[in-house]
Amino acid sequence: MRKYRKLPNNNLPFAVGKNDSFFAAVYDVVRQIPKGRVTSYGAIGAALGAKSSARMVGWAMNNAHAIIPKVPAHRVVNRQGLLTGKMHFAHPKAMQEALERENIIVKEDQVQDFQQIFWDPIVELSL
DNA sequence: ACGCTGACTATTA
DNA sequence: CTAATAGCCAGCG
Repeated sequence: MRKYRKLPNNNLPFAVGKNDSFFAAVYDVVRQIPKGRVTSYGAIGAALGAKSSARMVGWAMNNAHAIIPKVPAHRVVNRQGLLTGKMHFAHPKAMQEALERENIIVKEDQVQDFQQIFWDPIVELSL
């Protein structure tokens, strides 16, 4: 964690390799999520070529608060559209409120019309 | 080096 | 619906 507390190259393009650029790549994708849209950890992992490493994506989000350009982590939910990471925000309600400010309806931690607003980085970024 | 943990996901019961 | 299992892999004590 501390190792990545301050990424030397958080605006690095897609350089998923040996160094910590995996995180940078994750943040890069997340920052490209349009307002009013959401994506999943697995989708991001898949876009980075590590589709089985959704946990790493979630782990990367844990560091997101320390990243320079703000990372809209609230637009990243799990595969079912559930706000599983809301407790990691300043306040448990912060995530839902942030989403609702973007016209995303959230009910009982579940993003409504999830399929419609789902933003697939593989498709949208033509990966 | 080892075992545990986790903002995940898929499958099975 | 819940629970258990099994992959997953970087960090940490």
